[in-house]
Amino acid sequence: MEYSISSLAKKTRVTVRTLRHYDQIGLLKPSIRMANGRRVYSDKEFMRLAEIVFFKKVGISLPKIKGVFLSKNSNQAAAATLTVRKKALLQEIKKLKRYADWIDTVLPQYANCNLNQKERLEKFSSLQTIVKEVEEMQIQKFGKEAFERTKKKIEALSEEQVEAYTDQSIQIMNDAVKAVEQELDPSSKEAQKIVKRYYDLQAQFDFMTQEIFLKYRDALLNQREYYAAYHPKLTEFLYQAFDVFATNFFNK
Amino acid sequence: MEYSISSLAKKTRVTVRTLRHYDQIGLLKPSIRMANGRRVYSDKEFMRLAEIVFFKKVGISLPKIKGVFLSKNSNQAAAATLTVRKKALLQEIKKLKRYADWIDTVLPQYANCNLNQKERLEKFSSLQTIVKEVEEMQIQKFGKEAFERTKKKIEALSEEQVEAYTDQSIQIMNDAVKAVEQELDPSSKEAQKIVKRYYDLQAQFDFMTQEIFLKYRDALLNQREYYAAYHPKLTEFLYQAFDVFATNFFNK
DNA sequence: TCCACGCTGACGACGCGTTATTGTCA
DNA sequence: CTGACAATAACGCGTCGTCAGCGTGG
Repeated sequence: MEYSISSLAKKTRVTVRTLRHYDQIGLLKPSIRMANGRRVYSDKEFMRLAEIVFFKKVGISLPKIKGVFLSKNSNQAAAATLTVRKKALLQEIKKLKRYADWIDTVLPQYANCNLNQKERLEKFSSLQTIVKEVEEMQIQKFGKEAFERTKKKIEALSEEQVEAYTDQSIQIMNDAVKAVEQELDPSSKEAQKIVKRYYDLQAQFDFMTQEIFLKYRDALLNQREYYAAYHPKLTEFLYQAFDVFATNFFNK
Repeated sequence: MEYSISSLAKKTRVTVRTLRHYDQIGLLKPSIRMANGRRVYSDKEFMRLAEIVFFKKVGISLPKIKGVFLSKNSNQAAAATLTVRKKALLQEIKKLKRYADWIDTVLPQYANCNLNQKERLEKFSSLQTIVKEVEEMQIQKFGKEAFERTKKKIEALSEEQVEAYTDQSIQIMNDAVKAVEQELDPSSKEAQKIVKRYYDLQAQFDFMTQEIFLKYRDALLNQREYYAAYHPKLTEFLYQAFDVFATNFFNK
């Protein structure tokens, strides 16, 4: 069987332009070039193209596909490439799921929070002030050097680590919202466990003392409107839960 | 708080290059440009940038992000954009899952099938011959016109429809493999149901008669090596199952 | 003469990474 | 003076879509 460029294109549901591109990059050359320059493809190319289309569809790049076909044992190379790609796909799926969750969590802040630009900025600025204060407290307590070292460590975190951090923050937030909805007591074991998770997360990267933690507690009030977007009583709940935690955890 | 381009970059974990890019495309302008051309950012830009980074991370394009910030009620616009994006994400997740499944299904053909290039090509060519024969039979039975019409219909299928078709083929294949592994009888209800699904799938796009279906049955033998990659008895199983189906379904 | 199909070559889109070169501040 | 950081400017990547302009077979 012989195919013109357009008949092959139709059969495989790619565009003519694509076939010319594949010819250019040496991924799929026509079996014959007529004197007038026209490309003629045979069944062999059809078969190859079908494979190319599949590989591409599952997300393997053209250079890699080319590599597979050029390798000595192309069957084996194909199997290896597909296996690797499948693992990457599963990773990607996880990532996308996380992103979908993140969107869910962030949405109320846009949909239900009635702050305008200026108010947001003010909230943010005063939050920044608190952060500064915390940093100064840390420098006082632990020394400039130690502080700088941890700061550099934070900067050196990989993207995955930052994602993991973000993800945990969001999970904690979701669980806190659930807790309020269930009308749990802020001093209950479950509520305190949630705060503990938050504490652990922060303490990974941050010097933490009772004083500093109380600053974190105070910062909650500053963010009142944002938390209200999830539940009207969330701010109070968190404030009290943080308070109880500060007393129990640091004094034992 | 004021930031140089690099200090802002560090804080938000983007590159300096990126910030300059955002300035260029008007997505995030520094609050001040010094006389010597240096960019100075304030907390306002920091806040905005944090949002940009989040939006970008979940897959919203820079032009769209810009649009959100430019719109009158940007909170509402943000919520809407995020909602749309979340739906798209869920779609994408489904797609990636399908692709992972496809890879699983196709892998044995590369890993366990010992055909070399030439043999593959021969198999393929003879399969093409069978396809041609089927087409001729269809033209004879139903007329050239009807045949051409359905062919055009197939060409006009959308990408999603083609994906759905591929997906169903693969599901059927997987179920057939499972059936053989469970040593089901080819004439059993379960096995016949699988063949029926295959029949229905094909009959959606194809004229089907007993004769034609028997051609499909014969084609199985041609593909023996590929099926063997899944299970040594798969070819026989399918052949007999198709045979039983052809007798029962078309004669009633 | 016209139409369908083919050819080549070049620009655009996206989101930056990556030089190369030069200027400025500590 | 050096070294760190700033600036502008331009090319590259991957995968084609989309012209523009022209040839050729029927």
